[in-house]
Amino acid sequence: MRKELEKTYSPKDFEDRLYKYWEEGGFFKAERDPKKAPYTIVMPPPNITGQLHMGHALDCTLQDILIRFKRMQGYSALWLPGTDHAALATEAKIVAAMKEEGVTKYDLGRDGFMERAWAWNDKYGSRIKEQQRKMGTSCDWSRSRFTMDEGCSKAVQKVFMDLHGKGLIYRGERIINWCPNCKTSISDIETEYEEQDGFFWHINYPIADGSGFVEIATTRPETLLGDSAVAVNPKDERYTHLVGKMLKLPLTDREIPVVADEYVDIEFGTGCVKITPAHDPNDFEVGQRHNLPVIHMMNDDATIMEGVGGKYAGMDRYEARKAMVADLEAQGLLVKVEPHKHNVGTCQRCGTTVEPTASLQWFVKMKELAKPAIDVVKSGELRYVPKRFENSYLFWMENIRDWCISRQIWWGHRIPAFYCQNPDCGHTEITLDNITKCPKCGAEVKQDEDTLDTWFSSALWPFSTLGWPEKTPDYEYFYPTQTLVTGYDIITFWVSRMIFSGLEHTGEKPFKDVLIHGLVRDELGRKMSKSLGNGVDPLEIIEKYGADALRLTLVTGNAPGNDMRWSETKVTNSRNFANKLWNASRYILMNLPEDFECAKLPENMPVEDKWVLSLYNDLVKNVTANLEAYELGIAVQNLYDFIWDIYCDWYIELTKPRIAAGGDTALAAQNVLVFVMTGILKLLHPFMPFITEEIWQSMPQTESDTIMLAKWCEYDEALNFAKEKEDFSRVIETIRAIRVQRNEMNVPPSKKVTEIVETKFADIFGNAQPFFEKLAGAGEYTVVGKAENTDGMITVVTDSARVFIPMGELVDKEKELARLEKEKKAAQKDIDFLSGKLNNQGFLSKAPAQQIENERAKLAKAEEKMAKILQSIESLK
RNA sequence: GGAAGUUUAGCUCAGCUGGGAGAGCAUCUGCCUUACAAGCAGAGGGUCAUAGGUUCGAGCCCUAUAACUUCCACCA
Repeated sequence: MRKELEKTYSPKDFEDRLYKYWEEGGFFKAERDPKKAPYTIVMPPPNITGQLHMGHALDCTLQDILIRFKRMQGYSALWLPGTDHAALATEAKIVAAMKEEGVTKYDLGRDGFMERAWAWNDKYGSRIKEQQRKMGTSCDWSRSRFTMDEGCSKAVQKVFMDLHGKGLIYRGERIINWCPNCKTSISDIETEYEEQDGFFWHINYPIADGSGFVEIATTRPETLLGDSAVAVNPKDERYTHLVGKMLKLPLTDREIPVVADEYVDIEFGTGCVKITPAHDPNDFEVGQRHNLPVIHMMNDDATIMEGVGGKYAGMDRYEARKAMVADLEAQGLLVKVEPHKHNVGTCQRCGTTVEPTASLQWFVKMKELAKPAIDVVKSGELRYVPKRFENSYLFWMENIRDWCISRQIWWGHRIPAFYCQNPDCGHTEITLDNITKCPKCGAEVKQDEDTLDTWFSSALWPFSTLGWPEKTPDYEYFYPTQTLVTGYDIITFWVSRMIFSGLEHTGEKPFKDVLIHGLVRDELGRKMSKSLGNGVDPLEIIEKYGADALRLTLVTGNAPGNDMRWSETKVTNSRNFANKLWNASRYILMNLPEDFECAKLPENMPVEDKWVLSLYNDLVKNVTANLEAYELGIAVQNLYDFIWDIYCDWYIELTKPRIAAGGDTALAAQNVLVFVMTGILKLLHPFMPFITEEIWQSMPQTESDTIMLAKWCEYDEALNFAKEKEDFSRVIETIRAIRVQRNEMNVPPSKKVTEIVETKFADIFGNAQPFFEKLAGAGEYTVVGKAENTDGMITVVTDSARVFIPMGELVDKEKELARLEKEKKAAQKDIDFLSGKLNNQGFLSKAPAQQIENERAKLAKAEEKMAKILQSIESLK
């Protein structure tokens, strides 16, 4: 029994119900079917801190379109969902929440804190999944994963052990970016630089032998406490005599040497640079080259250290700066202060100015890992869509630095390193066992307090989620995956790391294509952000317009990789389109006979049926090709245009007189209507899953209970009626031309007029009588080979026909003549253009034959039209 | 400093391998025509940023310029 459609389109009434139907029906579940080819997408796991925002909504929509499309095409389509523990972001949130209660994580201790964090995960990890359901995501929830679940953790440990075994993981002292607020290291890509107004302090360092001063310039005078040298360029003749001499470091009782190093820019500042190896990456390298001591002078909260700090110890870095500058001035060592703009690194999470600090951290050696990851993209085996994103990927990969993977936080995968507490032994054991005694000396060991960078686990996502390192059936069948869909903002963070990790650990690229999308910006083009409060909540939009309208909005008019601007009127358009489809379906259903079973194309179809079937057939080809090419915006445009402009505005209107007439012609129309509609629903289903399902279930079809599992449409040569397509477009063109004239002459649609059609296409126009009556306001309608006695009539000219309409008192001969003269001019312009082209030897000899053919056909039409215009002008004179 | 992107109708944007400039919204005109006023039928509106070049032919390819955006690197 078919379901009735409600009179008005109200997505709220069925979207949740249908999602439940799909989920309970198990239609999202991917089976390992050896007879089918797998198609796998792993979902970029959202943070457990998060709730669904427009970025997720876009991400979800694109992936769901692809997966539904492939599923219908007959692939065993797996879309694997999950969540990310998002180490830093989550821990920061939990710590903030605890602060409200007046509790710090140190109060709770490591175990207590972890308990809270897991509770947090239970609470928020599931919330986002509920929101994704609202979007209609057809992912396989039974395979849902979490970056810190048992399997993913095993994969992380295995990778750590393997990389360590290969010598690719090491512990070393490096300058890292330290956030004094989060009290952890942050990676380079988590550091954001902003231009700040600062100062350049010129300070005199006295030469130890009393022979004068060396003037250095610095933006950070407080780091003076950690200076271990002053460097000059070896080619800088101003200072050659100083190299090797000792300087008195102001405000301290230390002496430091002058060293020569290429790093110093002769032109910049004074040409003398103070070297602070513990607090500047470049200085650190200079220090290594010259064996300078690394003098730490700051605590992890950016206060000055006891011991080196002297009277400044305990002061905050900025406080100390002030005090020290004042003291230098008092001692007459401050030469001058210049305003200076410079870039300052800030923590992406909290905005605090980061402190570059030398610190013992764990690193992954990247050079070796990067190489195959570069090759696989360069060779085209792994493809970015659009291609331009390969540039930034390759640039990053080719200039890669070692990856600092340790983080001084608790929420995450703890580093499996155990340090022997016996200072004479000092052994470090890397092991997955929970050891308490040093295997070398038997003394106590302590595990590293740090955890791994969150991207360390998400880098393994495409295979850890499928069971790797076990060779599980899922892993064997679904890996490597096909398409990864994500925003360009995390190419370096995530995509690149998945690529080298996949290649290194599984020996295969983790996916074939990377589909990159842009950002959803607000109406003014700004990023949507919490701080600006300009974010639009997808759930509110769904509540108001339905998930289908939101989904359609997010793919309409957008090319891959481009940002899009949000506006609610776009959603309104999408909803209107859904409404259009809804009503078109209602029209079909309400006109179907009780006993109508299933669409079967009749033997003998009139020209308009063949016309619409041909266009539908083209649509199938185009939509499929565009989906294959990830041109989702174009695919949806194809659908929109066909459904609205062809199917609704023309074909449905054309069926009205036929259905009213009843009999065979009505039945044929009904069959074609249903046939094309079921096809449209399938083609549109990936984009708008809910409405298409709701309509599908009320359509007379026997293919499948759910449209989700219906078979994707295929181009069918038998539906390609080139002649009818061409023929019927003549009718449409003529009807349009009549409408223009009626409109210009202010003839109301209700007024029926006589139309005499003079044409050589007697059969086409002869059969089109009901259409002219319905769509062009024809009262009496005759088709003739040669019209006579046309005085007092206006003439509508197309290249297929002349239509004479007696307009009585409305017709002004002069005006009519003027109008035709204007048309003649336009037609002449066409002819000139086309014949100019066809008289051009260069064009004739070099253009492809098909092109020349096209131009000839166009010219022929233009000339036909011209002949008709001339004829009309002649008869008016 | 390096790189990428953008520049097309009043607004937001499409325009796939070069072959007479498109959509939606907005504006204007006329319509409640039994699927739909969340609609129907029409109209107006563009030197495709600028200047060169390649080509029979350029919005599309090449070079330069300008403006805006983003990413990367960060000079004390």
